Amino acid sequence: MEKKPYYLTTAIAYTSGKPHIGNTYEVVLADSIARFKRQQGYQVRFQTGTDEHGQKIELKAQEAGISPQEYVDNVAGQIKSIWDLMNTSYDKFIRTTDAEHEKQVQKIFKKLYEKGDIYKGHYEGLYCTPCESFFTSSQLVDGKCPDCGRECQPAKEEAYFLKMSKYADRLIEHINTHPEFIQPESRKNEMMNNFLLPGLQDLCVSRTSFKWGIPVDFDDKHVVYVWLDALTNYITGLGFDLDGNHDEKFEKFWPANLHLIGKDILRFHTIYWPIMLMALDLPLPKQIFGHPWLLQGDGKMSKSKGNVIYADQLVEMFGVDAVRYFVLHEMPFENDGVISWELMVERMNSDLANTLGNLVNRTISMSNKYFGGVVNNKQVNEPVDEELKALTLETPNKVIAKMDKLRVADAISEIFALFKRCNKYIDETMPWALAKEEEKQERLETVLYNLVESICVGASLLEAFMPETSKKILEQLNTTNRSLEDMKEYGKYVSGTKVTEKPEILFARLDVAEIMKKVEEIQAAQKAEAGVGIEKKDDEPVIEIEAKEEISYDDFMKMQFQVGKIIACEEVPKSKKLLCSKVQIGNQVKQIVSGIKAHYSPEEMVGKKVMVLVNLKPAKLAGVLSEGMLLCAENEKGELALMVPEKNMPSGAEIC
RNA sequence: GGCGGGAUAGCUCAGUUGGCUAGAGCACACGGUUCAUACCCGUGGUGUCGCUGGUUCAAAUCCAGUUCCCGCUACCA
Repeated sequence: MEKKPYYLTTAIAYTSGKPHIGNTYEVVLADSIARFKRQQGYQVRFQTGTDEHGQKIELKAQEAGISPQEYVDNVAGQIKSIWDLMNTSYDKFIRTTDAEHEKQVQKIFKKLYEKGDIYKGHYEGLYCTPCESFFTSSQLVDGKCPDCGRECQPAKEEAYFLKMSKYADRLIEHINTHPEFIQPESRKNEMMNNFLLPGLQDLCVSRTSFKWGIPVDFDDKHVVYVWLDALTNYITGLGFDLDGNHDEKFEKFWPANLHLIGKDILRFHTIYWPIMLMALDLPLPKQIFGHPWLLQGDGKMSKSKGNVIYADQLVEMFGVDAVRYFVLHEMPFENDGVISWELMVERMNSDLANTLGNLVNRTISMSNKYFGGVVNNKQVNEPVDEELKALTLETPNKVIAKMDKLRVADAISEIFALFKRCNKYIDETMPWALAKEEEKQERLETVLYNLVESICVGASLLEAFMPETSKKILEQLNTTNRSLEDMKEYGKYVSGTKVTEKPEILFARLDVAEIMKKVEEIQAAQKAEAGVGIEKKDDEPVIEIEAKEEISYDDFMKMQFQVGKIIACEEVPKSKKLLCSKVQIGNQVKQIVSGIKAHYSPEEMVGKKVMVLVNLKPAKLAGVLSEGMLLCAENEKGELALMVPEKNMPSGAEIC
């Protein structure tokens, strides 16, 4: 019988730098699902890969003095080796710089253009001079400004757009009739209320401001901009061909059963991607799961704080399966999970070393001690056995039920509940007491058999989550992975099998203090690498911000800064963050809106002399005209401080 | 500002359609046990179930109001 196909993907990782544990989590989660589906008898295709285009990479490569291709080759290699280190069983690692992918993206772009779903427009949108406002074409009323009804002028960068509105109704219908499409379900409302119901804006799908991308083949000023390039990997990786000469993999595996992604890119996967597929007349994926994030206990990871956690460091300290266990087990279904070194040590000692490792160890030791390692089922049963047997039979079904709902953390907990029950069973039956009584030998053999049998089931179920550990346990018990089908009956472990003589310690207990010492070393090394000098005497945190492109002196001279005196200030109604100030600059007064309400009250603003960018193009914020910008410094908490002249300066004084 | 979610033991969280003295895991304490990686098993909570009202025989659970937190979104010049 032909196996049922199951196609799942992770998001493709952006090749701007080495991925930390938060990024690594996703592929481990996907792997556990892929492995479990294989165990369930599906023909699984599991795809992951890298997203390698864009301006950021162009800049990073420039900084490093190498070509973008060299840069992404390097990072993609790092990412792949981490995925391999984590023992992830992907079938395909796609790169958006793969020739076949690029070719198909160009064909798709062209086809959608010819079809009229992609049109040429302008990135900044349409400008209404009297209103001093930009609009996208979808916001216009009869091609005119929605505010004043006058003609709008196209301005700024030329770009191609994908028409969204054309397919919006179909998508709304699809989401409403397929409640499982967006997971977790709470995200469905966000997508509906924020984007679909208010009306979609067209998506910009090309750029002319950088070169590192897939060229639009009929208009070589443009490169294809991120989402059309990135999302299509899910079909190009299957050998999709626009002209219909698909690889058989495409015929077999599309539509995907599951796109596993971070919650931050849900919008692109649940709105833009389905619409692209509709435009291509392809069926939609069955389910999209936006998983939550794995966060560090002491705040956001940053290199300068030295608290970035990388998978390879964790693996070195704890081993691959322990790391897999941490990330899978700590991650709840809807809320963000927290990971800290202390917590990992706790899990390692409590769950892995004590509950699981010690169980296997004590069971094998007793078999060797009492029966030379031979495990026989003498069928001397007692009522006390029933609970263990029942749980052993139930656990596979419980795990399947949890996995069907993608509740991976809960599935693992079910398996560990079985191991805990085994430990309790040892206490109930007291094998060491039985060993002392001559006539209880067969009962003792039965007890040990039951233990081995239940451990076998647990270990086999563990394969999807901790593949190496699963294999190690089964090898020590001198058996192989039990199929889910064979778990329906108790007692499949072959009676008379001899287990290993010397059980290997699966997980060694760790000392928190020792681990923390190592962690401090790692963090210090990281800080040093990030250039946080030892000569820095105070403990002021260092802030990392994204480096911008070098500008010329001319660029700088275009900006006009002056000292302004705030003569009046009030809150902007209907806005959360905005204050509207009247600023006197020399002999003129400008109205400036700033997002600083959280940090300054209108009263304390009045009278301040501040630094103003005067010649910024006016724009409307929350419906209020703003004719410049007050400059502020911002720390990592997002707290703001206005820039004020260090000595008293008259309003209007030029800043240069 | 709009939409949505949350507030339960020291920590992380379960609590289904309102119903038995409000639960689990971890941590902590004590007891038991010794096959095992000083492990395992058992016992232990004066928790105002965010706050205030209401509906009800009965509310952590439903309703209204309120405070705080979080997510998405608009605006963050």
